[in-house]
Amino acid sequence: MPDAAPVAEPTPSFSPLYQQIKGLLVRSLETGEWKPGDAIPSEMELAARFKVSQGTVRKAIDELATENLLIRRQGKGTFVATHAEERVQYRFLRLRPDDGGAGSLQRRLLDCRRMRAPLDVARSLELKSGETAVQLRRLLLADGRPVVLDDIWLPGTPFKGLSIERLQGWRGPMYRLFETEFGVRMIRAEEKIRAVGAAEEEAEALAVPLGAPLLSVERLSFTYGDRPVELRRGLYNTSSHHYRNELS
Amino acid sequence: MPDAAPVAEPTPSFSPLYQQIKGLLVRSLETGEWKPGDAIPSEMELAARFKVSQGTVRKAIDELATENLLIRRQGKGTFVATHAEERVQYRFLRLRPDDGGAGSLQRRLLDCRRMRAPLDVARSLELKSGETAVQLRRLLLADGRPVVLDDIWLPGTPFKGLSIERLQGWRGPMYRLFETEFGVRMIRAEEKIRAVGAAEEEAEALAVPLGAPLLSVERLSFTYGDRPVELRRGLYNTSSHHYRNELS
DNA sequence: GAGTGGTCTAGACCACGGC
DNA sequence: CCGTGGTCTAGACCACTCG
Repeated sequence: MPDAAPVAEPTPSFSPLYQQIKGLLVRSLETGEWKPGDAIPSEMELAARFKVSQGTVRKAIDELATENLLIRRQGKGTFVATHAEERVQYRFLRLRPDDGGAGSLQRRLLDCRRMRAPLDVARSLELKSGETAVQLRRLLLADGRPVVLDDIWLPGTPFKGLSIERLQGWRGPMYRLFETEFGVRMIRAEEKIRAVGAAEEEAEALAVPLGAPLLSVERLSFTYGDRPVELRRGLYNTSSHHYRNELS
Repeated sequence: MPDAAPVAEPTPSFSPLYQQIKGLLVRSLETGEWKPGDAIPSEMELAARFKVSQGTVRKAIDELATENLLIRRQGKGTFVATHAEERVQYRFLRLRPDDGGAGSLQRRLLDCRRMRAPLDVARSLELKSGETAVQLRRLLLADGRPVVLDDIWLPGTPFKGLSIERLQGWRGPMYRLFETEFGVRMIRAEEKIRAVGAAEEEAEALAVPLGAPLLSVERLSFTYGDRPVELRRGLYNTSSHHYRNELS
């Protein structure tokens, strides 16, 4: 089985079969052969299709499952991961109430506009200068009190039909909307966190005093192929919530 | 092969062989049969010892490797993970300079004392009321400027001989000292992050104005068996650094 | 009972590191 | 050269889900 992947890696000069299979599977995910929520073919079928043993397919799927691209369900099959059925909504949101409660959040959309991407946004999203972007502004509230102020930037091209009406009519995670309506699936993200003092506008929106300490969370989200597709700048009021992280 | 592990789990009623092997390996790590930095026996040897196939041992080791308890090195063997040879020191510290530089940090130990554990500390470290704890206070500096103020709490019993002299004479990661001198190995940790305003003492130590926004990072670290063994309260000045996190 | 993923085995061969 | 971990295979059997 010669290298099926067209990419010419610089150093490795050797690619395990299961890595090549993994690449083929990712390609099928990218092209939408299997959509979020779908079951992919069984291990046996894939083994036959790729002319390898079931164990090799298994190892490829194993890695994609630990990367959260696929979900295994014993007795049922292997499924394309989705932001739909998340446990408590907001898969990437690490904010938790200080009392361990579930703490569901309400959303309030403040703004949605299209414009030429500012320079820093264009750089983060790898847009050419002059390309348009969509800016969303929204509030998350816990028990009616504002907790998160989000400033969300999306590349204009894939998110062509995004409008305030479309967003307001939507129930469920925003990332689920992106999947189903725009074919953009968020895979992973990087966050840069700092402490800042609330500026005037922010203080008003979050109902805190001017200069109150807030958590600034800048999130850059990526889709298949490590392409950045969302820049999100959040301000979190951490007086009764905290950002939770696990290290290992 | 009947269940070798004496534990009677509540629900599962079925434990894969490789999980039992994994348990035995962890036990050997706990008891110190293999110490941090050591090579453990080869897969073949372990397979013979446990009377299972090499593939079963392999799967057990695989999981321990992804949990960062073991480190595989092709051609050499499998080693017990250690905080010694960390890439840039500070394996658990997520703080990064805003310019991508390496940014090594200097340490300055401010205080080291033994006392009865305060109530909240005792609760976090699961100490009985009245038990003693060790408190460390230290500063981390980048380019001579203070960036992190840490307040570290350790249970008194395992850390009997810990003194300011012992700490000051130590080169290398603090967690490495804990491993070699006190037999306490940090496996994983949980952090709670918030934004706070600098109090008087803190502002002075970090050379920031009173009330300046700081990142408050409360870290609880665990050793084998999920036993908490360190509570660390850090204040980070994020004016030229940020806390970096990866989501997936 | 049929089909799925999950476990376990045994054996062959490959890539890497060090003697 | 040998020993280590890494890959790949083929086949058996187990556990879970669903009709």
